[in-house]
Amino acid sequence: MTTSACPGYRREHGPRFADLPQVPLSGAVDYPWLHAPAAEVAETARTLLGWELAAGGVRIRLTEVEAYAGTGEDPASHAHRGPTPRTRVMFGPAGHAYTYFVFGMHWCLNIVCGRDGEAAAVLLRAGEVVDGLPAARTRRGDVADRDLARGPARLAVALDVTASANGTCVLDGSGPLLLSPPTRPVARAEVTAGPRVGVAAAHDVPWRFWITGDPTVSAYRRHVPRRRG
DNA sequence: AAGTCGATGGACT
DNA sequence: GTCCATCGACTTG
Repeated sequence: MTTSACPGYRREHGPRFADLPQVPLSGAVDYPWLHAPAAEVAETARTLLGWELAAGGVRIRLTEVEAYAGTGEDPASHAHRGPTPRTRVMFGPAGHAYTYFVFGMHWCLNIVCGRDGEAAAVLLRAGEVVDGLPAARTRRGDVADRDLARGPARLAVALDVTASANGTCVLDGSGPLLLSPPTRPVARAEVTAGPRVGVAAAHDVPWRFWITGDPTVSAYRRHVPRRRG
């Protein structure tokens, strides 16, 4: 069959799918919910919690994500005003990485969602390193394990994700990233939703999701310890 | 422990 | 020229 994990997608400079090595896949590598309409991107984000992402010899379990909808629907989305050279891949098919440089020093990693032409995406905000701890430490320095991928820019560093990952597929192993189903699934009851970070508009819509109580989450900590240790 | 603020560069109007 | 989906060093208590 001609089915690719990344239908409709072709990199301008890179191997064609037909040229890629045949990877024996132990099961389907596309996930229909990634292609859900942009209007349902919040549910897609929630679903990604607990899923694992491997890159650069490190594998993380996603613990915190944020949903962004597309053109005209979400003022906080890079795609809000339509496609630009930077946001081009957001308008492509789901299952690809959208990386961008921010604040002059940080990279952030998103997974493109929605139907082709819709610019929905999920920002990966935090994860727990479940494999490749030494490699993660090499990149992140001598920090606590829970801090290795806590925060979107730290997550990108831990996985060695920068510009070169932009537009690559995260489903079929053709790029540096590979998404895989949860080793330990996350029940709905374990998930908390709240406002997105740094987003003033649409503050009423809780499009940030995290695993409740997980130490790797960069969640607001409204309740602080009452006493010093 | 929690708040403040500077660094630093590209996209977009 | 302005805006940023940030981080971490520094300050204060």
